[in-house]
This record gives sequence, structure tokens and C-alpha cells, in this order.
Amino acid sequence: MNTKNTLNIKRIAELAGVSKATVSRVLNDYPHIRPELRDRVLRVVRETGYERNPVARMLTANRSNMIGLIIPTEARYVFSDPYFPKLTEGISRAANQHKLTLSLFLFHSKNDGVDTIRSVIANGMFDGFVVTGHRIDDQILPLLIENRVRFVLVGRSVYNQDIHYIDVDNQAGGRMATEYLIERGYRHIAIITCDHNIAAIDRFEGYRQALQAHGMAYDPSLVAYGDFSMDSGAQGMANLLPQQPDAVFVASDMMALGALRMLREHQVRVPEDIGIIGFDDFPPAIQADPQLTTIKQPTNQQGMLAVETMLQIIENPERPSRQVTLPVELVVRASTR
Amino acid sequence: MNTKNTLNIKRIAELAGVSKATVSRVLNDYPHIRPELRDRVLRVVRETGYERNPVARMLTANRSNMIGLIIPTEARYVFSDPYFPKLTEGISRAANQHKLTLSLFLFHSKNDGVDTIRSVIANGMFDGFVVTGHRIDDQILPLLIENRVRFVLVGRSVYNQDIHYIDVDNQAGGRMATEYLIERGYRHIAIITCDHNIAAIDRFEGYRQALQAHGMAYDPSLVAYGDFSMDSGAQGMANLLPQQPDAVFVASDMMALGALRMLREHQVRVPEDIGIIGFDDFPPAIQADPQLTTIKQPTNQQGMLAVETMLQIIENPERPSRQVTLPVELVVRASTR
DNA sequence: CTGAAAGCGCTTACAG
DNA sequence: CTGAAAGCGCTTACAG
Repeated sequence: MNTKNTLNIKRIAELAGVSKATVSRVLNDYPHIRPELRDRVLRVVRETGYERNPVARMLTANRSNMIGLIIPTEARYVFSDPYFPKLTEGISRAANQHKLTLSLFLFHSKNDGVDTIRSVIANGMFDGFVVTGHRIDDQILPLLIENRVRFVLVGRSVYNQDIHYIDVDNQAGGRMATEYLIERGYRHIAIITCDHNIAAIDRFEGYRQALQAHGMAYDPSLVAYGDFSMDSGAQGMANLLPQQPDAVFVASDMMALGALRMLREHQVRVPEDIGIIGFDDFPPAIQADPQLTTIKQPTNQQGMLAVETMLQIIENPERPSRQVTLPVELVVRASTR
Repeated sequence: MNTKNTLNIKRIAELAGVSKATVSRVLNDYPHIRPELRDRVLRVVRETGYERNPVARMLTANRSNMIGLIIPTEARYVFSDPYFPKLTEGISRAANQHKLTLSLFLFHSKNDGVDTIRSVIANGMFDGFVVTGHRIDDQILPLLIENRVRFVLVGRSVYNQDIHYIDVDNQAGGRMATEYLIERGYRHIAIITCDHNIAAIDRFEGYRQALQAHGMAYDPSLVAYGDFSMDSGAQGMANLLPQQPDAVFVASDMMALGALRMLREHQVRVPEDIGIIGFDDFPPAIQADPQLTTIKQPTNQQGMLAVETMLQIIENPERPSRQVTLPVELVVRASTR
């Protein structure tokens, strides 16, 4: 390579008449540099359009400005649920703002994940990770903790008090949903939830709290479990029908759409025969008919906050863990009376 | 750093009793190495779990095993249309298989894109890019071509014969859709398409070909233009209604859902009063009622092929350009008679 | 077939 | 406040 023409730090140093070290210091915002030299360097940088080689920086400075988004859920679930695209959009938005490159770690089979992550950890070329879609039996989070990898969780964790996370108030959301149904006069309120996802468990807890607060008995036969897929929502609804609930809180919009489909198949009218409330707030295109009343969570904001938290950790690794819980909001539509 | 304990090539060389060069050659699959040394090195690698530092490799070998997915469309469009998540899933699947790290370049405003891409090009740390969502007036593709960046296009291009691309047969799809309507007895067939997207233009061309092949007049007043959004599909449908078409080929499922919504608002029955056919094949969750007849494109496969093509280019940059056109398929549902 | 050495483009103690 | 030099962990002509 003709090092005379390649635009590297050496060339900039020559053009500015300083040492490579000075160029490096200027570009890294070192405080104590003679203004004259500083300006000379910056001018040359501007004129040449020089950008430091990020790979070389990684090798020396241990900083890559790359973050990874890890979604431990299997990819086909991931992208059949609009929650993840929305979250990804928020994360990407914040990453762009802070000039971070975002890499995507999706997994397409059970064991696809652990090996990849193990290798990524060994390589150590990411500044940190945003981790989401956390199942209770997930293998990846323990791996990250054990290897002291920097990460921010989207959602809370069962593992450790010491984790940075950005959660939404699922428990309050569960309460709000259930209370809304109670206030509207529904009395036999069932729930479709999921027992291996912390968010769904929190929503379930909110449901129980609301029942209790209103002196209503908790009836286990009114509980069905799904896996966040539309089909499992339909199945859950089918299982609940014999108990004749007059309303169902479905702990995810995806499952709620399945539940609505099942009701249509059984000629059960919504909301005349049964009221339905979901959780997530799907975009209109995905809305069923009737449009779904739901608890809306600030997915986009959650993603952005996760990245900003990541940045804080990178800049100050000793920072005590940041744990945020964002509020949710009731959105009323035609699926409740 | 205690270089005695860090697991690097030097340490492996010591343990195996060979030089660093030999270790490197073994790991790079150089052909002419004495089997004995080869085995010794591999054993040590296995026992220690050593993995080469990818950053150092990038710096020397000019190979990062990282590819970028560039989606020039604005992100909020991107993720309101399930096409992109599906494509991303295919790309990620192939990337995992080939041990490539996938980075995601999304843009959240008009000018977000060009600067980011310019900087990414300058850095040169990606082996190549998969580019999609190509609008006719897109700024990014010319930038890549001009800088001789390696990329594979998802969809075809207007720019250059020399580009690698994986397209689907949009023109045949347009023909199939229109011919299906003709065969079912529809006679006054309108289209909702998009004039700044090559795929939609190709679908439109197929529509015209089918009309011509069946001796039917092409009537410009039966053409409406949208931008792939649901609302624009609804608007397009509203514009077409006065012309009283008996069927509409909507060149994207997203717009077709909008069209169906508009028909419902106007109390127009589907398919009794009007037949609708779309293009894309959305997952069931997003399906309207009535379920949409559509031309299904192999989105996932398109993504995987794009990555595999990328690999071929990386390994052999002189390779003549690979241009693939994948077949599409008719899926009949309740929105046509 | 194999090793010693230079080099990739940066950063950062170290010395002044 | 600034420069010369070592070093990050690899790869690859070069010489043998």
C-alpha cells in the first residue's frame, strides 16, 4: 500500500506538522492541547475529510461504537409479532443519533443462540448489548451475566438486582385492564396469559390484584396459558369458553387477535356476548374487526432509553444499575362495551 | 495486560511449539502444512477454546465477516409493512449459517441516511451490504456504486446492468393477478400501484400485458397511485370508486388492506360487488376480513439468496454479476369470486 | 513447508 | 503541552 496517499493518522500528522499522538489526542478531545495545534489539526481533518479507521481504534481503544441487539426468542415468533419491529425501530433511532452501529442477533433454532453469543462474547468487539424477549428459561442472559458482558435488558429480569433494565409497568397495566372491565360491569373475567414470560406474569399479577381490590374471587379455571402466538390465543379462548366468561383480558394483542378469531368461529359476538381487552397496541393494519381495546406500552421509547442507558454504562462502567419502569396507557376501542 | 495469560495467537504458538505464522496458516486453511504440525495446532486450539480476535483480523486481512443490511426507506414505513421483517429474517438466517454478523442500517428521516452511509463507506469495515427498499429517487444506491462498495440488491435496479440482484418476478406476478381476475369473469379491472418503486412499476407492466393479451383496453382512469401505505391504498380505492371497477389489483397487500377498509366504509361488498387481489402474502394476523387473495413472493428465500450471493462476491470479487429472478405464486382466498 | 519480521492504523503510558 | 516508541493481535510477503 502506498502509505503516502492513504488517508491515515500519519498523513494527517504530516500535513498538520504535528505528531500522530497529537492528532489522536485532538480527535479524542483531550483537554490540554495548545489551541493553535488543535486548530491546525482540525483544519486538515476537515479539508481532507479524514475519518479514523474504526477497526484500528477497536484494537487499541477497546471501543467499537457497535452495539448488538439480542433477541433470544426464535425469529419466526419475533417477526410475527409487531412488538419487536417497533422496539427495533426505537433502538435503531437512538443508535443513529449517537453514531452507534447496531448489529442484530436473531436466532432461528433452539441452539442457534448460545453458540453465537458465546463466540460474540469471546470476540469482545461489541461495546454492549440490548437484550430483549426474555423468557424465564432463557439461556443467554445467564451467559452474559457470567461473562460480565455489558448489557441493558428490555423488560425486567428474574436473575439479579444488579441489572440495568428498562421495563414497562406490566403489573399496573394488568390492573388497569382488569379494573376497566370491572368498571364496565363485567363480572366473570377470564385471562389468557403466558407462564414463561416475565411481562405476562406481571400482567397476570396485576389482574389478580385488581380482582382482589374489588372483592372478586380469583378463579383458576378462568386462566388459560398461551405462548404469545396468535394460535395459542385462539386455543386459550377455546379452552375458556366452557367457563362462559363475560370478558377476557388477553395479556398480548397477538393472542387477543387469536382469541377474537376463535370467538368469530364460534359465532360469539364482541362485545355483546363477551368483552376483550389486549395489551400492546398494534398498528391499525393488524387490528382485527372489531378494533381491540388494549393497554398501550411505549415500545419505541423503551428502545431508545435502552440505548441511552447503554451509552451511560459504556462511559461510566461503575455507574449503579439503572432500572426504569415506564407507564402504560389504556386505549379504548370497539372490543369492550 | 499480562500477555502470558491472554489467549492470543502467540500463546497458541507457544503451546503448540510452532510459530505464530504457522498457527495463522492452519486457522486460515492453508493447504501445504505438515499434518503433524497442523494437528498439534488444532488440538491446542480445541483444548484452549481459542478464537481469533476478529478486530485484529479485520485490520490485517481486510475481512470482517460483517455485512450490513441497508433499508433506504424511512423506518416507520419499513416496520409498518411485514415485508421487511420477513426479509430481515431470511437475511439473518443466512448470515447466522455463514457466521456473518449482520448490522442494521435504518433511517429515521430524509437525510439520516446519506451521512451515515458515507461514513460507513469511509470506514470500510463491512465486507458488503444487502440493499433493499429501493425507491427510484433513492440517493444511497448511486453512492454505493460510485464508491465501488460491494452490495447485493434485493429487487432490481434502474442504474446499471452490472449490479448483483435478487428480484422476484413482479411482472409475471402482475400478469398472473390480472389474468386470474379476467378468468374469473371480471371485466372492468382497476389497479392501485406506486410510481416511484420499481417492483410496483413491474407489477403495473404485468397488468398492462395481461389486459393486452386478452384484448382488453387499458384505461388510465382505472389507475390509482399510492405509496405502499395502508392509507394510500384506502385513498386510491376512494379515487377509483366513481369509475365503478368490478375488480382491483392492488400492487401491495398493505395498500390492499387499506382498499378493503375503504370498501367496508362505503358498504361495498367483497367479492360480491368488487373483487380484490393483492401482492405479498401477509401473515394471517394481518389479514383483513375477508381474507385477501394475493400473489405470494418468496421473501424469506430472497433474503437468504442475497446473503449467499454476497458471500460469493466476497470470495471472488471478479465474479460476473449474478442476477436472479424468483417465481411468485397465486394464493386464492375470499376476496375474489 | 516454516519462521522471523514488517506492517495494518490507531492509542497511550512514558519521558521530557 | 507534546513527541518517540511500544503495543493491540493478527496476516503475509520474504527468505530459506
